[in-house]
Amino acid sequence: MVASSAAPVPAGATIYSVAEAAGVSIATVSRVVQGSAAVSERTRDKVLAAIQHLDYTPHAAARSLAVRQHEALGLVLPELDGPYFSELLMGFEEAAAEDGLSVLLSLADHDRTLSVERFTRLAAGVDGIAVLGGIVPDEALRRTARTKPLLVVAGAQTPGVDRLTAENVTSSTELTAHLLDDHGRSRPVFVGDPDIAPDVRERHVGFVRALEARGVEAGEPVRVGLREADGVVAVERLLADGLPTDALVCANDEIALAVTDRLAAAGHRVPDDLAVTGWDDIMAARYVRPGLTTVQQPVRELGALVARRLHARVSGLATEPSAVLATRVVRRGSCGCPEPGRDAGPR
Amino acid sequence: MVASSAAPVPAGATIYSVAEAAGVSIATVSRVVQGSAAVSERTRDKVLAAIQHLDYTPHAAARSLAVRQHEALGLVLPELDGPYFSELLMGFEEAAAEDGLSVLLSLADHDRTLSVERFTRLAAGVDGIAVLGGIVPDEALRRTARTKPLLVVAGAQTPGVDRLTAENVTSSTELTAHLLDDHGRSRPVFVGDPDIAPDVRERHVGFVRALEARGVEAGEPVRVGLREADGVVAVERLLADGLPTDALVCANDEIALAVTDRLAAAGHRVPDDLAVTGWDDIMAARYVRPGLTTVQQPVRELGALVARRLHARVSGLATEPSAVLATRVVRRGSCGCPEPGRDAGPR
DNA sequence: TTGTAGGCGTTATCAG
DNA sequence: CTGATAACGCCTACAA
Repeated sequence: MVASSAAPVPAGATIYSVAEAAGVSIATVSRVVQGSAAVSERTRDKVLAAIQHLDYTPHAAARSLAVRQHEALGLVLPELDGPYFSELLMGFEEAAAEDGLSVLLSLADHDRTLSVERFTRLAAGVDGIAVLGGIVPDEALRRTARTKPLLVVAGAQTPGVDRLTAENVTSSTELTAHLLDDHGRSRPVFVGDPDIAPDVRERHVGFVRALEARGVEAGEPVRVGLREADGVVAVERLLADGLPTDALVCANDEIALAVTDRLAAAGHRVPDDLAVTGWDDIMAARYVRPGLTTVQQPVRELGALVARRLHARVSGLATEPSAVLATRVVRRGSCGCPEPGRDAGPR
Repeated sequence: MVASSAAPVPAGATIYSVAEAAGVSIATVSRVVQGSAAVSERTRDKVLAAIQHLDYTPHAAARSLAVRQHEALGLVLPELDGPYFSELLMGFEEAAAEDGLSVLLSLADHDRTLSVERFTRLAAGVDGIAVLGGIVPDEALRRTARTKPLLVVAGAQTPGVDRLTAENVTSSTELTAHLLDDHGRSRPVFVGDPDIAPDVRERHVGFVRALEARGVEAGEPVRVGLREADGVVAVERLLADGLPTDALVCANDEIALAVTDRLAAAGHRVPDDLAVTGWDDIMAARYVRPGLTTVQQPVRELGALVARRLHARVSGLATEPSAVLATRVVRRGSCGCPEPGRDAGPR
């Protein structure tokens, strides 16, 4: 076999070839394609036939150039590990599609970084762009924000840059308070690096706030990344310190899950010996025993909102410079709350 | 507050404004931007300064039009639920970025369908396009495959359309045989709808093949979708039938997980009463107890390979019309194999 | 209702 | 080494 593929791509029909085939001017072809001005039924049919026959599709770039619009939105995300970013992307893509806009996606490297060059290139091909917080330098953000609609998602408040995010501080305080007040924990430790991402920072702030309000001293957070492996690392470190805690507030579910597992391997039970909480409410959080207490965010809605706001701005409409979506603490077994049996089931 | 955002976007510098500011012709500006022909150091500096000052970035569409290349690849995927598609996307995006190509993404609806219009629009703005199997009608695929590089991923073999996929049939046979031969199961049932997606169909084929080779009759599969909720539905149906089975081979991990949970709720233990297997090896598969026996695919590599092949084709190189990547059966507790303790840990 | 022609921002050829 | 000047494919007044 191996009829290796490399078909001498047929040159692709243009508005000219269609016009010629239909015996009309390119203006007329354009009209029927756009459905803009009135065209006599007869000519319309001729044109349509030609289009069909030649399998004509307007060249996107040429159109963009002419209408002075890319008709596309850009989105910059970190690696798509958890379901969080996927959800965000889905919400974004769906909303964009509804508005007839394409989505140009750029993913950051492992170190949650996108080069300014790549960012600039991306921005050069879209009408508006959304960037997850902490991936692109503020400087670059501000610069392109001056030339086209730009939104930071789940990022830090930055002067001159609009922002959309889910609530973090308050929910984190609530979660921590729950551990302290309802489950009698007294030495909670935050697992995650506040400097790694704006939202982690906010979660840490909320955590500290809850402790301070109760006169409890907040120790240093265990500074680790956001992936499973980091959860293991965190536990090793904690173990080395003699595990000086009775509750672990983790920056996300991946870490929390790995932490729980590693803890179990070391003979420590959750929630009896230690309470553990996560963030994001990923699928595994519901299937694991005990269920993982975590915080659920309206991620998909956030993504959709971002796209719609961008679209509005592109259309010249004014929008609020920022918005914060509400989240919800989901109490399951890992914090010490009673499990509602095995009916975790799908949401 | 509420300094509502709607900055009167500055017109954006063009090659003309830069040329004027630098006191040179646009040709020269283009040269320094492209780094193509030789330019005297002095003029280069002048131009660079102007570019810097005006914050100039070439207009992507204009460039595309001129170079007759979109410098972008398109990707069509279903909804991004599990980690499978995210991984695929990451591999694809990373490889594309390495080749300096943008990624245009289109996601199908809930019913795993993308309108031909949207598909065509997407295709109109890229140099090459990859489509997950079963989302776009073959007819449409063949049509655009005639005009530009097109690859079907994890789809069915279709004449005239190149294809890249992970192996399904053989792994499924191996998995099923394992249940039969090593764990003495005798009435396995397939959970999933072979008609829903090409790869599900192949997994079913492999399943049936294993049974037939042993003279066991393969009953009707439990035809359900690929999401968690579908797993629950499947169990309800099975229960209604008196649960006439001792092993459930599920089309993917989401289903398998939900199935296990629902089974437990009904008082049936896995793997003692029933063995359960999945497909994909998602994260939750490792954290659940018993661990989920499943099949791991080199998804990320698949995504990368797709992008690279597309790039090759765009560059006029010939490539094999198809390729099948190897997969691996991962035996954990849910099939009856002994669990290796609690060291599931990150991969 | 239909055609002509100018413009969108770059690239690239061809003279100087 | 640099500058005119055609494309590139499409849209859209403006005319007819």
